[in-house]
Amino acid sequence: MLDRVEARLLVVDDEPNIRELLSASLRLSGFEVVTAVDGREAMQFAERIRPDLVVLDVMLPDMDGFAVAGRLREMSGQMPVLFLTARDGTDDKVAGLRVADDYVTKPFSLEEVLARIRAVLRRTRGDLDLPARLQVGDLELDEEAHQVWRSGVPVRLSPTEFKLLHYFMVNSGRVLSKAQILDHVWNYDFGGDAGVVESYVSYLRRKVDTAEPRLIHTLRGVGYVLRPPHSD
Amino acid sequence: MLDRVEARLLVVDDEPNIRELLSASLRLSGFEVVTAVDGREAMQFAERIRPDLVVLDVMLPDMDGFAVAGRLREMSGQMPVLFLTARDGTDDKVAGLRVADDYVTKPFSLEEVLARIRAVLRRTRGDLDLPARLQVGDLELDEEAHQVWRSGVPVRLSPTEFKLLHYFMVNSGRVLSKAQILDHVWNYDFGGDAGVVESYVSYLRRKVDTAEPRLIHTLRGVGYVLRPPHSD
DNA sequence: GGAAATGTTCAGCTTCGGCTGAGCTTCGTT
DNA sequence: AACGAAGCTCAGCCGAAGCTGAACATTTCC
Repeated sequence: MLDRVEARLLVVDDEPNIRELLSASLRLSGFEVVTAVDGREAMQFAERIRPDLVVLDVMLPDMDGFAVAGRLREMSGQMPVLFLTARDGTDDKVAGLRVADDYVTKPFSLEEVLARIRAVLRRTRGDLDLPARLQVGDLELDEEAHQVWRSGVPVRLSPTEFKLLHYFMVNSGRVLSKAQILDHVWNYDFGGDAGVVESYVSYLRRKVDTAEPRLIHTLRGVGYVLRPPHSD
Repeated sequence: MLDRVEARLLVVDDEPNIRELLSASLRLSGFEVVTAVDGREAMQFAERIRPDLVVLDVMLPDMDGFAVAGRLREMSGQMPVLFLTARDGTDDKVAGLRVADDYVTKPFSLEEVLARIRAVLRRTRGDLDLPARLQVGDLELDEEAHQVWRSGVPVRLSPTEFKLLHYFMVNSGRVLSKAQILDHVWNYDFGGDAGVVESYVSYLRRKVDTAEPRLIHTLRGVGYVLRPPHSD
């Protein structure tokens, strides 16, 4: 996951915090990232670096995100775009963009953004390096179908449970601290403490990790790991 | 580990004790270190020396560590940052920055800081001089998985045992005094005496060094060494 | 608008790791 | 061989970390 450049991304947002948050964590996930603060810069950089995908805030100081998307597409046939929008659905333009590509509402969780980016790249590049189906031990997770099996038996998970398990599976074999989990799986504006992670790990265990050998391990004082059965 | 400049670091903290502690021990570990006391100086020096990584206290007298990080990145595309933060998670700014790169909470142990610095450099430079998996004799330690094997058999270690073994392995073949071990493996505010080191060496031996040939040796009146089997 | 599902907090309980101190062993010196 | 210093190990205490059930809040979906 980390050692390879998965794709080149252009991140466009005028809020520095969001820009930093996205660019840093996308880099950590192996993407090459360039950032722009407004539409003008976005066009400039896009021309220069020819990104595989653009992450684009709908509200920009100088021009409308849709206008930017339009001009990006004029420039290069079909440039995939992932829009970032405010949560309140009052904006009627949002209806239109539902169709266009894909979008994520603010405040988002990093897991959400990463999942969408991978989905878009999978579609537009037929990229099989980014498999839609994850497997660890006898646990299987299908991103597109949004479904999980343990030993072939389907398991019903709530959205948060699903995101948490997904995060575990993408990082299987790697220790994840509660803070790290909180930062990736929960929305970036979540104010609560890490206790909620404990709760959800508990739920997850109950639903997918009741049988031996156990896959989710607690490392006291460190965090959690999802470990495939043979390697422990 | 010692004979080569691993990387150039900029350490930014207004507390002289922390600054000295870090810069001295980072130099001993082979890094080239420049220090700054506030954000203004940090920007100045960063421009001049182009560090490979910045160790940055979140609370600075003149500006927010976050702001400094932002301006550092503006200056040089992607400048990796390791944040130092206070333990209490009540600071709401922390929520955002946790994600950004990596962070260590005060009071830290030097082992912790060094491990994080190496991890960040490994990621950002694809640096394979700094392997994630250590090996001495038939002892293996995986930092990411936070796991240890002896002769291929997994061993469960507590966090402190793990840090101690890690310190031994990074310094294998080198004699380490109890004071040195205390300074590196325990938090800098630890008040206790060196007896605790004896205890933990004892625990470690029981868990990973029961079989011949023994790897952990006592040098009476001097300290301990982890020595690979052939070279003694 | 109401029911069901999901998300979050909290408190009681359990488990585990960190540390200490005491008693014992080993080592080196005379 | 005898002594003291250094090191080893163990039992036990304490507090921190983690688990889970239940209460409460919020959202979603009919």
